[in-house]
Amino acid sequence: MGSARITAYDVAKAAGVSQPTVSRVFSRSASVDPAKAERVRAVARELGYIPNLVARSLNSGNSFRIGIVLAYLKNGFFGEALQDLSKALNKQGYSVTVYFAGNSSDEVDAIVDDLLADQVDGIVLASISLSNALVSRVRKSGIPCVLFNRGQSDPGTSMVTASNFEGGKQATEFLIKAGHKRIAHLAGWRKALNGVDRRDGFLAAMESAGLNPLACVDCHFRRNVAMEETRKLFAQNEVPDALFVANDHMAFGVLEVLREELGLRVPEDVSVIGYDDAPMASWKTFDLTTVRQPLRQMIDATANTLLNEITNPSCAPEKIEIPGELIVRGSARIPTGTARPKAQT
Amino acid sequence: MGSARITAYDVAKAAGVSQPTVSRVFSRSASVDPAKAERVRAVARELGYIPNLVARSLNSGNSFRIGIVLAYLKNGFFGEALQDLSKALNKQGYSVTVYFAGNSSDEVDAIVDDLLADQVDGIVLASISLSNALVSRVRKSGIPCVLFNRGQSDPGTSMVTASNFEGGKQATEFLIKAGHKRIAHLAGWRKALNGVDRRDGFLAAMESAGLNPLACVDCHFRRNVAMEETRKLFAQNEVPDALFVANDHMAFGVLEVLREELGLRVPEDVSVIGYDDAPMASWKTFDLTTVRQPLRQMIDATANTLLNEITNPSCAPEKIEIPGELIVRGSARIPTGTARPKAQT
DNA sequence: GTCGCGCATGGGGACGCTCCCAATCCCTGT
DNA sequence: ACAGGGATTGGGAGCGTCCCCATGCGCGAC
Repeated sequence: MGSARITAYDVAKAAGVSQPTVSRVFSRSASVDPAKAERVRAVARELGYIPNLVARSLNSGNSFRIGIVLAYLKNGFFGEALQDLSKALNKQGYSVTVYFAGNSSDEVDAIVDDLLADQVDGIVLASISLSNALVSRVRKSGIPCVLFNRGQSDPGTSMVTASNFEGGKQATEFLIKAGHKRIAHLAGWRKALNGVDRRDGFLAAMESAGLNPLACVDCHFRRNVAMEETRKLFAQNEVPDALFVANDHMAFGVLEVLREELGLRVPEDVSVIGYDDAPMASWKTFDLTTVRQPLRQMIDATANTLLNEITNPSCAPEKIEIPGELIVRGSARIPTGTARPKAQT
Repeated sequence: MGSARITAYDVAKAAGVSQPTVSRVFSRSASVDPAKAERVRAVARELGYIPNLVARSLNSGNSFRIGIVLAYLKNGFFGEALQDLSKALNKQGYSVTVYFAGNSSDEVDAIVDDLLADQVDGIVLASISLSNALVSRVRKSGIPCVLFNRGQSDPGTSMVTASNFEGGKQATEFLIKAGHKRIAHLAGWRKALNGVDRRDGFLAAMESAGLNPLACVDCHFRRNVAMEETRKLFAQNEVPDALFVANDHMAFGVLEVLREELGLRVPEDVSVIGYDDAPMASWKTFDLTTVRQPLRQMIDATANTLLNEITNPSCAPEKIEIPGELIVRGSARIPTGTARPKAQT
């Protein structure tokens, strides 16, 4: 019942005005006599009229929809990011459609086709593991696009990341200041710029302290791989006394191996520092010292950059780095002289 | 550059056919001479033509978009659900747009307006905490809608849930069989049917075993509330020896309080059972015995039900319950005679 | 050989809206 | 009182696609 949608024409008829006038009332594109506008609005409310965004899109060329391409949502970090991004963009009148990309090149092509068919006004590429092929195909499409938390050395595309190099350096310096000498890094993924930057920050800090990394292994940002590498590290002659792990998700697994399997105490036997400040990091179970990714600011920067590119297509791509912050909790030994801040949530 | 999108008309001109013929080739709506169709496809590929879904929507009245309304994505369970649902619907040619609802009634109205404006073909209401006002407003809109994992006693709306009553009963019986007598339930939310059903399953199992619940408190599905209630329970004279917690997210918090704050051993001092089988439940850190929500099947049922309602608007609403399964791990004492299965992941 | 049936095709008209433009109206200044 | 100008309004033409319908063509059957 009532399946017949009310159109602007119906409202116009009922309000005794022309259809374009109704359109003007709802799109504020031009001036309308205030009294008449109010009458139109009243009639529209009564009839339950809501402008049809599809028709508006077709006509105006703007769909007011943003596509966000993800690979996984299990990480938690991306779930939160999606939620915040959606809210930020909704506030500007855009809705967010999700696209999940696998890694096969067929899928990549299909996703770009979907994005084009859906006429999205802008694209956020949000998962680290998205293939580079996707980035270049998206770019070729000419649709404004921002890489979120997913660096790539493509100079033509805007991107927003945390200051990963600085963050890695900061975490490592914290470990060094606490007196650790045998420090290892469980790295992210050598093909993802944010993993690489964190690693480089680690290496730089080690070098300027005159220390040799005990190890520095690629873990693909995968929990299971990080756990396995941890086992290997502690099966060797010289075992680490501190680990810098490239994200929290892996760090949780590392903590599990250290405590449950190897019976080590954290931080007495081994210090652990993660990266992200995922919600779980503050749980007492983990109490993980970590580098916070300032999600809210990254989201805001992403939304602003994207909207800016949409509004102003000729503007140059931006590379934005948002500085992080070391959140000191209980999983890493605290350098003497550093006041441990009160519990940070 | 190249910002001028290719249209069916361009393809038609280049291929020497009429525009409707191009349309027919891409919508397979009617027969086209195979040779000609192939030529059209070749030209289209060369020109980079992709049918404009917006125009198709306007014309056909179907947007081929589904709206999914969520409250939170931090839980993890919903993130996974969103991902699976999106993939399932994409396979049928639908894309998924997300809408985040707060609880204020203004927001609810705004979301329904957005859904209507966007002309979504169907709606999935996916978060437990969505207000009932939203459900009834969506229903009034006449757009096909399925409640996912979020029961409500609205007979007019389809819903897909786990067999929450059975699950609650099963978990409780497991505790009883293990010899527990002082069993408490940290319940979900009294306004959400799946929380209520789990609770009722708990109560039914207790009653038929002739036991009185030590406690049964509403925790709103919130981790912090569950933690606080746990502290209160163990501050009393008679303390529980087993807890059935209405979801895993809360159970993780409960475990934390028991181990870290109260210094209790699990399951030696207290058994804990959760609900959901969230990915983290299998981590050795938690090793949580829990009732699995068969996500994949629930998603499939949701997608099928929704698509069925879209295709066939007059069909009766369906209430689908997917049976769960108790996943036995280490957080609850195991009844003698029950072989503990090998580690389940 | 002619008639007829059926598939393939193009023309024209929506879908609901926005934009451009011309027409109208009222108000002000002289 | 009249001309001029600004604000307001309606008409009409699309936006890119799919659907209805009429036409045309080929082939089989009588």
